[in-house]
Amino acid sequence: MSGRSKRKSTEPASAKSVPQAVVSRLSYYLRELQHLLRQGVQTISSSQLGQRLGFTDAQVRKDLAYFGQFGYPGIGYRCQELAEAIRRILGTDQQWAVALVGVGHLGQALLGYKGFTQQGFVFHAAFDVNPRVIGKQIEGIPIYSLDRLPEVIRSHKIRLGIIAVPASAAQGVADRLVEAGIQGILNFAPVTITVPPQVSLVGVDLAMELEQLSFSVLHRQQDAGK
Amino acid sequence: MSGRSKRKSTEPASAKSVPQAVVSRLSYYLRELQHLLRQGVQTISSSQLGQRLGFTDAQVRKDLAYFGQFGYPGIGYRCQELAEAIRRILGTDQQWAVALVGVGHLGQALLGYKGFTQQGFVFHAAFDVNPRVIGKQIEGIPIYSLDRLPEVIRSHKIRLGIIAVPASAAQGVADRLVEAGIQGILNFAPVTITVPPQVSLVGVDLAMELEQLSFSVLHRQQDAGK
DNA sequence: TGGTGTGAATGCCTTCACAGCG
DNA sequence: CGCTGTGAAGGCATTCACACCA
Repeated sequence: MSGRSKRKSTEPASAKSVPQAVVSRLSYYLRELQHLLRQGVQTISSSQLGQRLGFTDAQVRKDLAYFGQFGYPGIGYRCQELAEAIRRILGTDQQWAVALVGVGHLGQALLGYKGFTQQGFVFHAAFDVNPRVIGKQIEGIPIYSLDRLPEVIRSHKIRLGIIAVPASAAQGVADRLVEAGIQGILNFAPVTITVPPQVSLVGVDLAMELEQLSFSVLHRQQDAGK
Repeated sequence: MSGRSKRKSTEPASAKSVPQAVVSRLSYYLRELQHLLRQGVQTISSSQLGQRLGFTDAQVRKDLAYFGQFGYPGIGYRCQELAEAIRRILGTDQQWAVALVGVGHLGQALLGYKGFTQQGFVFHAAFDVNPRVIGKQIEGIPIYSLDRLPEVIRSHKIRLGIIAVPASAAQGVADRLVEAGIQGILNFAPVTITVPPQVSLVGVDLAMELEQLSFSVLHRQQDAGK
C-alpha cells in the first residue's frame, strides 16, 4: 500500500523537536480534512485550510513541513493523502487500547463518547471503587475493581489511561497506572499530578476552560478560541 | 472590604495585551493556591509555586506582574490575597449564569459537575430537541425545548453557553446562542465553529486531547502535560 | 537573607517573501 | 499561473540577572 512515488514521507518523524503548538494544530488540520473528505473535497490549499481554522497559510505550510513534503505546487494538498499522513504522525492510524478510571457521571459519558472510537481509541476496561458498578458493563465495557488494575492493564496491553476520579484520588490512581506500565495519561481531575518522565501526561480541567472564557468575556480580548 | 494598603491592585486590568498563555497559567496558579489554602498554607514564593506546576520562578512573577504587584519581598505571596486577586482577574469572583445545549451523556455529566459551581459557574437552564427529556429536570436544572432558547437566555440573563451537541448541529446552535445575546461559548462539539468578534469562544475536543497524548507517547517528547 | 519586580538578553515561533516546480 | 517549501526577518514569550526591599 501507499507506494506513492518518492516524496519525502512521514518516516523521518521528528528530529529537530517539534513545538507543542504545532502538534496541537495538527489535530485541527486532521479534523478539518476529515470534514472536507466527507463533503467530497479532493484537494485544498494551505490558505484555504488555514482560513477555515483561523491560521495563516504560511503557518499551515510550516507546520506540515516539520514532518515532510505533502503538498503539490500549483495544486495544494490532497486531502486523503494528507489526512493519512497526519494520522500516522499523531498515531491514530493505529488502535490504542484505553482504560478509564472513575466511572462517575463524567466517566460514563466518556465511555459512551463516539469521537474516541472514530479516532482509534478503544476502551478495554474501566475501574472504580464503587461496589455497585463493579462487575457490570457500561456501553459494553467491563468495570473492574480498582484492585485489579495492574492485572487487567497488563493482560489487555492497555497503553493509555483516562483519570476521571475526584481530585483527592487522582495522584494515587496515576501512581497505580504508572506502576502497571501505562504509557500515557489523560487527567480530568482538577489537580496537578506528577508522573515519571517516560510517561506522557495531558490534563483537561473543565472549570479552567470556563475560567478562560469568563476572562475573555470580561477583557474581550478577541478570540480565545483554540 | 479589601482596604489593603495602597499596593497596585487588580484595577488597571490589562492595558498592554496579555498573552493567552499567561491567562491559562493564571488558572493553574489559582487552582494550586486553592489547594494550598485548604492545607492551611499562608504564603508561598514564586519558586515554590512554580515548582509545583512545572514553571520557572521568573515565569510566575512575570505573569502576575501583568496584573499588578501582589508579592512581598522576602516573604512571597499571601495565598488568600493572591487567590482573590486572580479570581477577580479571571472573573470568578462573580457568579456566571450558564446554559447547556445538548443533554446527551456528556451534557448530563456537565450538569452534575461540581467543579463548575465551585468556581462560580451556575447552570440556569439546559436545552435539547429530544421530547423525552424536555420538561424534566436533571440535577435540578430545567430542560427546555431548543425553541425556547432565546426567551430563556434573555429572561435568566445567561451570559455563557456550553455546546454539547453533535458536530452537525453545533454551528446552528452557536448561531442561536449568539442571536440570543450570549457573551461566551464553550464548545465541546468536534468541529470548528465561528462566531462574531464580540462573542468569546473556547473549544474543547476530547478526541484531540487523546491525539495529543498518543503523539506524545509515540515521539516521547517529554511532558505534553499542561 | 530571602524574595519580589523588571529591564535586558535570549530563544522560539510566526510571518514574510521569494525561488522553484508542475 | 498557482501554490508549495523554506531561508531570513520580525515579533513574542521566557529566562536571566540584578537593584531594591522587608
